Amino acid sequence: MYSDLLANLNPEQREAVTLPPVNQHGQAQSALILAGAGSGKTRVLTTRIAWLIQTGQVSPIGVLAVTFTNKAAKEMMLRLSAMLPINTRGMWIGTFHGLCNRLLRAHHKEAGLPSTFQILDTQDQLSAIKRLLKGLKVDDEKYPPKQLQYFIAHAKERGQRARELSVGDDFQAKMAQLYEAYDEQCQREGVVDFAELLLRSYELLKHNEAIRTHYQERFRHILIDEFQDTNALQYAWLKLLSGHDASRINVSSAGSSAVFAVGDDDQSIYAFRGADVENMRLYEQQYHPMMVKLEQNYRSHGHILDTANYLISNNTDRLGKNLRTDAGHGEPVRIFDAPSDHAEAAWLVDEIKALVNSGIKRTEIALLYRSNAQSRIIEHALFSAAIPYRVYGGLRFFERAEIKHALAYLRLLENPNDDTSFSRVVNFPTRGIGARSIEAVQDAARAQNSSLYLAASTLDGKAGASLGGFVRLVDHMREATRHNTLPETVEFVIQNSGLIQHYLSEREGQDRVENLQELINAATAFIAEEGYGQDATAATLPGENAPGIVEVSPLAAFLSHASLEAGDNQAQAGQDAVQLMTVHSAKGLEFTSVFITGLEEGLFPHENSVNEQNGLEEERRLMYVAITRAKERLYLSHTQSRMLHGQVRYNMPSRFLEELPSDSLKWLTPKVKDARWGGGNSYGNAGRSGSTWQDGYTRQRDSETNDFFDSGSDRQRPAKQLGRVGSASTTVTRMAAPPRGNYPFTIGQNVFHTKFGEGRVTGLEGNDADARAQVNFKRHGVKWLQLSIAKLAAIN
DNA sequence: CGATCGCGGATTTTT
DNA sequence: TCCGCGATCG
Repeated sequence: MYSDLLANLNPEQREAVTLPPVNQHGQAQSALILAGAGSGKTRVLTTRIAWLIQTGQVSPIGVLAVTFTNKAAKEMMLRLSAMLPINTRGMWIGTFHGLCNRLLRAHHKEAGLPSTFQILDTQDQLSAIKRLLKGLKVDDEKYPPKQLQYFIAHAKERGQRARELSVGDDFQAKMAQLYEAYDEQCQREGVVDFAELLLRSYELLKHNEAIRTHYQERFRHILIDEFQDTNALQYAWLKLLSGHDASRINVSSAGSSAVFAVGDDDQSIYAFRGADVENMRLYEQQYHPMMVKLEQNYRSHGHILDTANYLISNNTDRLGKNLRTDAGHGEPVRIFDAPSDHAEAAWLVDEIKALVNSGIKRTEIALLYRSNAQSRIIEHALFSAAIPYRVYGGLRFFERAEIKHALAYLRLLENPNDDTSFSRVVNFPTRGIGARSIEAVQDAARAQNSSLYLAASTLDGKAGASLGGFVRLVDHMREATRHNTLPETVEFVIQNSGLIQHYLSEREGQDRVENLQELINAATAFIAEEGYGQDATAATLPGENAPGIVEVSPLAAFLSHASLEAGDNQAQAGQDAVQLMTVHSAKGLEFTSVFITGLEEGLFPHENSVNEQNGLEEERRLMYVAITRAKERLYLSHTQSRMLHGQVRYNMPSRFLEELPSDSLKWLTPKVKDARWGGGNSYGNAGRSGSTWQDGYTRQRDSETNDFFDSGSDRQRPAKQLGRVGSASTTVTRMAAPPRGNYPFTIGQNVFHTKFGEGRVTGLEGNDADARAQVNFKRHGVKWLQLSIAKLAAIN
């Protein structure tokens, strides 16, 4: 029977999957699974659900499974339907935001939202904020929109409304006031931002006992993936739903649910967006979960795993875990010290060629970096060497301007009060509605406290005429598509809004036209996948039609989908191309060969992190994540000089290199520590004077190089910058480094300053009169000093 | 209304 | 360095 579900699990996985969800007193028993990298975490989570269902401990509708990304949710559903003959579509498996959206759609009245509420993504939110500040005549120099956006998002993620904030000073008071005004604006427009989805459903559950009880009784099993990435609000939401909220008396009218949390504190790398590993400890204290550690790693060879374990052991404050593997030591971890960023890139190219020649597929090779800026030079080198590559993290489908324009029209069909959408397309394509007219509507809307759309139809005069035309256009499109299918509606709108025509007449509009066509396909696919259409109930599980669950129109569902799932950000999948991405985006992925580049102080660990609370430990975890992506081969590289923000910087090798087990390492270049300028190799020396990239290169048109690039990406394409003819063996390396000796000091040297005392030089940059040294003072910390001014003396 | 110029900002990212 | 945004000009 169910034993075949467990057949392929190792003992610890099996233990996790079959933990009793009820204790001997008949109460719900929660669990915490510490799942190391590559330990089969998703498998355990999915099998747990299947096991619970198959053993009759819960029916599919009694399960709530939460993930952070749509990708993870999809994967879970896919695997689950492979394990059990059930339709997962009606199950509550999804992202926090997706599930909250579902909740709010079903109970929009109780949540105080119109049934047609729209979701603001980050871009939309920023433009809503800018519009708000303009309307209130607030100085956006003093109160930068971006900062306000951050302020609002973080307050919401802590579960705080504007009124609940304690404001320390005038600035904060004003920000709180703007936060409140922003919420009022959103409410009037019938829109919610991402954090609001969570906060609103949290408040809904908190204040509406009937609804809370209903869901508490329904979801007796709650499973959470990537628990280390939860923020305070998500944790509070979980406590409410699982009936563990201590602030509520009589919690247990519904009893509590069994929570099954899976996470890895060593892979917590999202503190900057509000994630709080502390939640794991809180959960331990508050839920008294049974704990299982998954430490058997199925991904990496021994040296790689040893390297990861050794590095992460430098972190204090861990729940404690040590990965092991059955797969022998394998290859040592190779370290390369390059004289310059160009040389590093040239070396990457050579190693990649060798790997490919040895039979490794390009898709199995990943080039990782700490920050996106580093990709440029690598892309350049790959391009020059004609090595196909793919960069992760560009614009996603639903974020493209033309798609957002089309969606804005569609949103206005659904919800005319959505001023963000109104503003976006009222004059796009241009239809003679200028700044004056816009101002007039905004004034009118403010005066009558109405939406721009409503105000537009009340205006008269010249502005009234043109705006009236726009309103009529939208009304017309709404009427005309009333009985259309979703794809028909989308097609009608992109045609009749004038978007297609506009882009057809634009010089480089062809891609955009294609994307708009693609939007129709996306709508068709959406209908098919979501099971809308001839038999909408097919997707519904027995018992799913609980009171309060309402059907939403396909258009509404599609618009939510577009906001909540921005689409793939890795174009051209399937191409055999080398994978380029940040370490963050590599989380959860694995590759045969991994290169971690730019392992320099200031870059990785990033200089900003040093001043952050626990910043270094988070950087170290980031490095841990990077290392554990590799299955068989791992390469680490760093460079002595690097162009950053238009200036050459000289960085010390990353401290993380000193935190690795030497037995597992192999230095491809002599290990250099303080003798920074010595290590010469064939990848370019200071003396090598190359021509600059601009010289002697031909530019190629995109159409000729499509093989290598994501044709759908807005990311700057190397082909547009520089192409080149010639073989890689003649790769030109431009040494941006000035001749050594330009500085009176060297990196690593001890110095004395009359005011700051003793310190050590950790960086040098700039030239001549502009030359600066970064010094780490024993008593005063890290400072940059202008060498022409600072009184620095060398000491031993 | 569109193009062009100049400024500021430049970890990491999902929803 | 270099990209994106906003203001300003023609």
